[in-house]
Amino acid sequence: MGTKGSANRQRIVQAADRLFYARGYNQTSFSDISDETGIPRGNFYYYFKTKDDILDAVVSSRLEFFKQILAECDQGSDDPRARLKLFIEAPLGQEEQVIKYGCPIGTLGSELVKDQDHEIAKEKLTVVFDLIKDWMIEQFNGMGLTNKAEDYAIDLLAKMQGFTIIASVYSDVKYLRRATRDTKDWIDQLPVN
Amino acid sequence: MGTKGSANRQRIVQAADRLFYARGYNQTSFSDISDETGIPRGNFYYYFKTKDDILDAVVSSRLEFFKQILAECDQGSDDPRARLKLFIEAPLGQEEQVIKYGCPIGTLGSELVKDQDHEIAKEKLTVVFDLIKDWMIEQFNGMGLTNKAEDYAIDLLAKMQGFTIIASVYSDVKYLRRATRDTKDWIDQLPVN
DNA sequence: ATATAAATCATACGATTGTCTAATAAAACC
DNA sequence: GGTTTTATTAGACAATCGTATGATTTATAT
Repeated sequence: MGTKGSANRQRIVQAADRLFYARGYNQTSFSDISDETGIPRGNFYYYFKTKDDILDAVVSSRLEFFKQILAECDQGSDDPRARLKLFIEAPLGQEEQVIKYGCPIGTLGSELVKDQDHEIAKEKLTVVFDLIKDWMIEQFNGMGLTNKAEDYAIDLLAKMQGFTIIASVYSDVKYLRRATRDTKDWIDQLPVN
Repeated sequence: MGTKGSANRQRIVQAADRLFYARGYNQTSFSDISDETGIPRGNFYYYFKTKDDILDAVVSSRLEFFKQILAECDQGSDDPRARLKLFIEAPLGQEEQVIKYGCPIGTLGSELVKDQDHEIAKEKLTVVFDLIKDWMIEQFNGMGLTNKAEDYAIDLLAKMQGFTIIASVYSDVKYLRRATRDTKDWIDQLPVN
């Protein structure tokens, strides 16, 4: 059947990705995906045995998405400090979506921790977090903050999750921008060691 | 019918509160609440016309819960700095639950922003956030940081949301404790003005 | 062109969802 | 004690859920 499959498989994953983000995993039905793609529900089970499998594919898709963002940050500058700041302002590129639906991995994480099933997808989600965290650690290491790099990385992760939630709950774009700026300032004010 | 109603009404709200927290609003059915309380589903509609009404009651219940926590912080000390630190370490009192299910208002917020309906409950949720934020502003004002009190308050709110999410996604109690300590340190290091 | 495999489709299953109604039990009142 | 609210219950409603199957179409290979 070919793991990558036909164009239909991609379209299903793309639509599911968008719908899971906009409505949440549990609030998205096969019919929703069918409506959005025009692909009849019966065809889904040719590519995915279960809804969990679609979730898995979506998480993989988001992993690739963040890999790409990180690659762009790497290409944007050689300075680790500048790279971190590029990543911090990445949400501003999706401003409207972030305000409406929050962080694509943070909100999915909040949803999945509440489910006793989906263990596979849950683990995969932490892979996405780890991808970002490890990349951040690299940058902090590059700044010479070797012994505190991991703590700084997880703190930055938490910072971004925090201001994203607040911005979306309050639908406050101005706050999102201010918090982005403040977080970048925090990077600048870190010691050079 | 009496808005506060009988003991049954309270038991419904309590069970719904716990279930909405542990499984999420959309993943909790009337049957679940019925199973947990022993109250037949048919009785629900005597107290609540719709599931949204139950959600409303639950949000109100959480509002009262946080009012009580804030009251305890007020009683715990006269120093605004100490009060803030008492609130910061409040999640540690629910450590296990926070790790498992995240923040009771943060995760509900993440869930509700994705829903085009539930507008009423969504607004009510920001009331809970505002309750905490305004209380924080009071404390920062008490510290003499009058012109930056609101910014500090919303930043603290975001900080706590952030480390709560990370702690629950990673199921990492140690990080929850470290982040709590760091956040308290941040309070201590603020200028006195 | 034929045989084989891959892909697509319409349709239906049982279970569960939130909602609602009609009948009953309990409580309150005069 | 009889009557009227208030409270409780069981059961059924249409709709939708994720899942599954069998038939049909399209593509591939010989």
